[in-house]
Amino acid sequence: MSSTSFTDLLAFSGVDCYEEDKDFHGGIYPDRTGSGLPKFKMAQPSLLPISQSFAFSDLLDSPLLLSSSHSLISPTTGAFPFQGNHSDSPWQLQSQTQPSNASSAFPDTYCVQDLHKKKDPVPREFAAHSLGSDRQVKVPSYMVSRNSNDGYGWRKYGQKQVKKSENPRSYFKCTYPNCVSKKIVETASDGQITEIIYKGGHNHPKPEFTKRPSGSTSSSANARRMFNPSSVVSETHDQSESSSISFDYSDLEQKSFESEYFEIDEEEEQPEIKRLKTEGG
DNA sequence: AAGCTTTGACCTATA
DNA sequence: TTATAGGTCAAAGCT
Repeated sequence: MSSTSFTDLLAFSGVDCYEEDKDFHGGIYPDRTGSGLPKFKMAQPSLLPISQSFAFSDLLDSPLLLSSSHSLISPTTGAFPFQGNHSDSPWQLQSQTQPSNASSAFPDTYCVQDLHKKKDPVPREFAAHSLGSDRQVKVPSYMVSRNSNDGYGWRKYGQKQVKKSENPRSYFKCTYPNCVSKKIVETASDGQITEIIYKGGHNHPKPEFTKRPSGSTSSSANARRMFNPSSVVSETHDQSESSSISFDYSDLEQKSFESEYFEIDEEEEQPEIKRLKTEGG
């Protein structure tokens, strides 16, 4: 099975679209920088090409998904407003904080759970932890690349067995110079990724083919290829993996995603999709 | 040789 | 103030 997955996009998109030092222009983002209460950045999603006919799969592929989902999600219903048939979707968005004031107009935590799964993919401890702690978007792990390869270079700098989870956490830093982006990957004993938490945004474009990982097709382009909804279908039947991806928006960065998102190599896209469907099946 | 993972120790935040 | 847990550092070893 390919190491690339739809989730490459998520990982990629969630943190790749914002620039650390820029004020947001796309929504209200909580930013925890020392104070007990989340600090929010005010912004306007002017650059986000949200379509009314936004398909969920599009969303998944889009850098908008996570970075701008704050703007798209109803803080009261937790629904994807762009997805009218979300009730038929295997997805459910959960807002885990209630907007009590202007500074919390958006929930601290977003949770997208895979309703196809009978068991709760997200440990309750984690959900509790997430609440008011990190702004996270959790998506089923079948959206997570098997090797967590989201197109960026990551270097593991630590591993820890945490109490709140029976699975060890691995800590990764982006290898790009001066990039402070980090991610925490929780892996089950059988090697399945049960949770990914992204912290901080990349202050650089995703590396483009300069180092194609051997034995893996993962790359930003590959990630973008996953865009095809058909890939979602094939992927959504994979329940061998579990759980979630979480994004910490405290440090997201706004990037010109057009340069990333609109340069899909169509020549490669189709074969890749075929391959993914084959491998996925 | 460079870059990566591993792993115990250390640091910091929180209750 | 102290104990605990989570996160990070950095040396050693590996590829």
